[in-house]
Amino acid sequence: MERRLTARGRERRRQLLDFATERFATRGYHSTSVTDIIEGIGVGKGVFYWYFSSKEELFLEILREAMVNLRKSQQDAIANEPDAVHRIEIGIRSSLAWLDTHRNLFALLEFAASEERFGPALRQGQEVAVADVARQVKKGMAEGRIRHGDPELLTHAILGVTNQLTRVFLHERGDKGSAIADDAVAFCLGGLLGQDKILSSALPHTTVR
Amino acid sequence: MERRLTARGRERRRQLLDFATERFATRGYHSTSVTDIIEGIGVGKGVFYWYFSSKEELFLEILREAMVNLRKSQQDAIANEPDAVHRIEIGIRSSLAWLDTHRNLFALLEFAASEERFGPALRQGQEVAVADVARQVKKGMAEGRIRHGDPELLTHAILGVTNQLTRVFLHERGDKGSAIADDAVAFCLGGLLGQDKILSSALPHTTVR
DNA sequence: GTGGTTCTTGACCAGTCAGTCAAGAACCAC
DNA sequence: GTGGTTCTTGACTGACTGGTCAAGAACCAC
Repeated sequence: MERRLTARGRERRRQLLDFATERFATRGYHSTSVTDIIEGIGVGKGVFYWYFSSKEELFLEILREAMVNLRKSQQDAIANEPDAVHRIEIGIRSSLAWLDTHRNLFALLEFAASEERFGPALRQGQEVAVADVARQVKKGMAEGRIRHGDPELLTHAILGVTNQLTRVFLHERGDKGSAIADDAVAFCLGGLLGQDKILSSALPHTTVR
Repeated sequence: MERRLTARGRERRRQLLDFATERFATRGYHSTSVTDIIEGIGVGKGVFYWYFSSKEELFLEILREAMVNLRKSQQDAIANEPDAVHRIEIGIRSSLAWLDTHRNLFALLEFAASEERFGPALRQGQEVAVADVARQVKKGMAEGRIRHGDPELLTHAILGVTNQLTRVFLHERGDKGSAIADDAVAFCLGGLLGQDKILSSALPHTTVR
């Protein structure tokens, strides 16, 4: 949906984006109808379809914006840090900080992950960030600071930790983001740096029943 | 919804459960209508509402069954293992094995987590399992094997790793579960056992921009 | 076979939804 | 003011939804 918008038009579009974000996050995508949105703002239905060709397109726009935003905040945070391991740590911290101040958007990212039709857009957005972290992990390995392993897998492990802690402690329990950052970092760095022989020496004969 | 069911009735109920599980997992809860389900099986609509009072109840039933199933598989796996750390490892491995062979159900658990109305049922089911792992973590700390920290948070960190790796490598990429188990365990045990002073000595002056 | 229970049918209902469109208002450049 | 563009209105459409229900078939115990 491309249109030439005046200043007024851009304002209206933003209003739709913001209101819809809040509603999608608190009541869910499926439970929020287009009518809910336009009535919440107090405009006619034509307004909605003037700016967006469909409800799905609106959601994708919110999603895109959120991911660009998060990524930018990560990039800014690590910009001047040369050390690979330190970059990873700062990346974790900045992600948690962002997720803390954008809980609405976290809810939408979570939803998008569970919906077949939004999966591709989500994956596409995360791809770059994942590759970025994976590169740092690889560098850390080359320097002998991070134990050997699949960099991409380790990256996803980190992502899993931050996501889960965000969901449970920030989203469900409403904790402050700063309260879990140290623990998240400690766990992830422990997982990355590791201890050789955790498996083989300390815990022999490991099998799944 | 309680009914006295004959053998035939129990079979029909199972058929509905199984078919709906498959459809919910592949096409999503919202995109699967009751009509889809009964037409897929080839019965009238009354059949559905004979066995379940609503679509939501059917889903909750699937959810409950899945969680009981997963939990049972974990319990069986760790039953004869006394060592706390080893129990955690086996727990991770058995979870991954279960998620590997029940990918349908993983998708449903993911969906349920993102839907306000199914959140409570999900949390209720996970609560016991989380408390269980947390107890092992605590024990490991008391024994001086696991570094000090919030046991529940560490438990969720583990959960986050297994979930994310399952989603990305099993669900999206279709890898074999056994291929990631070692890495998942290594990361989690590294995160639990940790290295003292990771933060304070190796990486001083850490701040978020 | 009789009577009661379990199970099945499918038309039907009331409501909701995303999306359309003809009409016109507001704004703006000239 | 004129003409063109941007923006807004809200009634309307057609599709689809979860759920109901009266009727009857199938099954079973006696």
